[in-house]
Amino acid sequence: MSTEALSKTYDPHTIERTLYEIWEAQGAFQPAGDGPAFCISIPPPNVTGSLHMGHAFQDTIMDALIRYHRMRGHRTLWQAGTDHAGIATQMVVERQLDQIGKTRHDLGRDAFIERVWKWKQESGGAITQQLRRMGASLDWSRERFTMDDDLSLAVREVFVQLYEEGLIYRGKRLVNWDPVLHTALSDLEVLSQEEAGSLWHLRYPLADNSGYVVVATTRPETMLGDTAVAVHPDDERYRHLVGKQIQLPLTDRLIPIIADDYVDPEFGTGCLKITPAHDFNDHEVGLRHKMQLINVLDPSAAIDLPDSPYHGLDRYAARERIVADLEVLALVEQIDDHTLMVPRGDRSQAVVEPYLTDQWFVRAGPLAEPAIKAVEDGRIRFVPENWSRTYFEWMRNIQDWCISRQIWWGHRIPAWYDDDGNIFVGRDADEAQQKAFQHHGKDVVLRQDDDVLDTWFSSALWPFSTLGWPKATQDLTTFYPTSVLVTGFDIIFFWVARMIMFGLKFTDQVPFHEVYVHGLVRDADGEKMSKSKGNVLDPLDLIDGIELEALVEKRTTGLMQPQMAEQIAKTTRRQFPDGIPSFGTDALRFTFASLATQGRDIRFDLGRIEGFRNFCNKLWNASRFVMMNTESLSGHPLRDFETGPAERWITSRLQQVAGEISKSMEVYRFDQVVQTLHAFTWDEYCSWYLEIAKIQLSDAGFSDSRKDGVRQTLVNTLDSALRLTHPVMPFITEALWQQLRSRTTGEGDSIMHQPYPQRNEQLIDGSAVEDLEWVQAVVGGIRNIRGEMNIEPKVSFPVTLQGGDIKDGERSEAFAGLLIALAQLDQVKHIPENAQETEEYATALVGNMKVLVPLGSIIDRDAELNRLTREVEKLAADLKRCEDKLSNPKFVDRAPADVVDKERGRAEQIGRDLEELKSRQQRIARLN
RNA sequence: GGGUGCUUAGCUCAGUUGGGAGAGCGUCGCCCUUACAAGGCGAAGGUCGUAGGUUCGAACCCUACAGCACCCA
Repeated sequence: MSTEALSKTYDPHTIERTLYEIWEAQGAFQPAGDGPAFCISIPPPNVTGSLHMGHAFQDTIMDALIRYHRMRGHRTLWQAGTDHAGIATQMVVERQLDQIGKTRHDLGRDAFIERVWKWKQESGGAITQQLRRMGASLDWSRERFTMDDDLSLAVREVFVQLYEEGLIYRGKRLVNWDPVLHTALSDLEVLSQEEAGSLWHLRYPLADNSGYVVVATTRPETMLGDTAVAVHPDDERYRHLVGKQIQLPLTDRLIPIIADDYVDPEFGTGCLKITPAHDFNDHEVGLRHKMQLINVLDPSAAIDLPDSPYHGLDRYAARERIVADLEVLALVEQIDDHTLMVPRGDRSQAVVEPYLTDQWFVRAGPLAEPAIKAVEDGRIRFVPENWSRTYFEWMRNIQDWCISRQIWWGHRIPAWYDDDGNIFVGRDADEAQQKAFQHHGKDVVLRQDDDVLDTWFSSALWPFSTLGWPKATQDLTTFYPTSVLVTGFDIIFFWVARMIMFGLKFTDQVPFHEVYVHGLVRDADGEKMSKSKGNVLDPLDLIDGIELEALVEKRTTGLMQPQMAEQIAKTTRRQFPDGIPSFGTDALRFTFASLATQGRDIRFDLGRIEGFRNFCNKLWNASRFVMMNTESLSGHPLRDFETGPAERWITSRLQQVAGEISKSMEVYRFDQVVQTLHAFTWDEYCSWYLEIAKIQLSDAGFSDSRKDGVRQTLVNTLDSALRLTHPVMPFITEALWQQLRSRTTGEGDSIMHQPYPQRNEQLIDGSAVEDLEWVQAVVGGIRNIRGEMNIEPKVSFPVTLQGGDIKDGERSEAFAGLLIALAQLDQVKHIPENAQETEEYATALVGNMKVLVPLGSIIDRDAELNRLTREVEKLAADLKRCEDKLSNPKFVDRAPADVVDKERGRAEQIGRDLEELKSRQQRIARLN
């Protein structure tokens, strides 16, 4: 391709889409080569979901790792797939049915499930398309879905084995019940948040008519199921009442007053009504005191007491009636405002009820033990390490896991019942039938359990089920255990812990060696992004840009609370007065990488992404410059070429940078990777080497072969920088590399499979590095004077370099041309330390050498005096700190010798500089 | 109530065996210099939450306190 192919300004859209299609069509994402395996399983996104900032962030990290290892020559697999999201998906399809006035019951189970599959086929792939827009190099040819046949087989296998070992059981237990969705939920699917409520103080009359006790409750309607009143055993106020009976109001039951130290005497009145069937803590108390469980609610959380006047009333209507009736009886002593933790289902948002039902559970204790050990002994490592404490905390207090859900979409529980209620668990109906035959000695009619399994049950098998387990596949041998799991801390319990438990149980191996835990993406104000707050950012809007009106529209439609719309619109207009400009995928990814620090909150600020979009533009234009100036190398790249100090310097720096980046990559410090890349590319390659190259290429004194060396160095350094950057910014680096490749000696079609630059010690030339640092220091000193004096860039002046050591003299001569061009001088000369000065100068110091700019007519004496005074003050303060240290005998005696030496050296240098600047200061002061 | 973190420049954040406080963005000054004004050059800006302690030496280790966040009950 010709140079004209690079437009003047970087435009991400013209490059991104086509490149991804080419990569995918080439099969570039499939594992290749015979290097060591590197594998990541994608945390399967919800099939109903669309890409949000958390995904985009996480996928950037995984893709950077994957691309890095692929370029390192590893046999690299990023396993693709989605999960079936039982409740969420069922809700999506039920909502569709609702629009045509139907329910899933109208269709029946089989037709409904068929409809879900149809929906999945048509709309379920949205997020996988969005992942492609992110540049994610997932191996789509191995895409899996948790409801696939082979993954379902794995689920049944696990269920049967656990059941046979007694690690899965069925029992009537108090569970979190969603009264809207009519299903049990696991603890983790229930989110408790503070809400405003009331604390009712109710009088419970003693049965002997000797008075009453006052109980405080947040849920008066559950009183119908009360089976006791509890007080703390040490509570003097009530001790005499323990053992007495209470006439429970509105019922004809007598309940006892008991003592239990669960009661907090400080809370409310210190008297607690106990409702064992409708509260987890009360349930415990009930068990301790062997109480009866009285269920007063039906599955929709309406009162279910056929003989009661409240029968059929919803829980909240019942609450009002009951309180009203108690008031009539003068049994309500007071009602206080009270904030309480209200548990809601994470899908339906309905207030969840503790409810007694038959459910399936995983006995977690025995599984947790080896899972704890695997982290303790380092077979699995958390990064940052601290998260292991969260993991341990949860695992050591682990509760049995309720895995049955009363919905239709999901893996149906492989358990069958006969008419006597016997349970037969098998991998399929035949196996269950056989077991029933063995039990009964004849064929009997069996009915499969109606429930399905928690989606997380199948997700827990993900790292090995996607690779073929329970079959002993080649993939399993090659890629399992996987290398690293990349995930947010919010699902350590949901997912990470369970994968470790199941992985160890069924493969005898850890599912992954490392767990990289990243933070949660928040908005610029640090608020969690949520649809209801209207502060979500769509990664694709950052990539493509979006008009303000469209953004407002997007944020305010489909709100759970429509009254929020106005406020959301207002904030959006304030935060994004011009909408969101298009930044492109690469800038977004670079931004995410820069935010991947060890913290747990990540604030997404538009300023960051804009800065990195500019960086893309910088890289783009630097490449344009290189292309324009290296036409002669096209098709004829040089293997051997002549170099000068500048070439050897930038080459040395590249080695050092490659080393730093690899180091950062290995410890998941993507912020450092990005920082290093940014600084090298912009500050060293663009700001210094490119400028030096310009000078050298237009220098008549440079031989053609030296100029070719400069050109090849421009190309090679850019080539390496692109390769170093590729894991984070795949598109722009590929596009530019394609332009550059005819000028490089590399082979291959795509930057994706180029070797990742490794630090090469042989290419580090220490003296060239020192030379160029010297040039930078001298130019810096002159530019500082120029800037502080407000001298126009066009105005040139002569500079005198004085004194220093032999090297300073040599460098002054060797780099005079560079100094003149870089600092816009008309001449530069070096004079000995003792040479007589004929005029006054503005001064900068480089080591022991003086950089002298004649005051002449261009320099403002007062300004120079001010500048020197500031400098002198700073140095004097530094010197004082140094000398204080050195005059402290304890420091000199006890600090390590090298630290003391270093400090002495510093003191000497600062002292010399200070002397020099002071004398300059005095001389200039005398001029006025 | 139990647990885990956080507090460093105006903003967002780095700071890895305790030894001269950094980056990006923003701000200020000068410049449309043929790679890039999405740019170039230069500069300013910090009692490292507070108070103690350990140490020759603390942003870093210890203790207490204040404020903030999250998780669990």
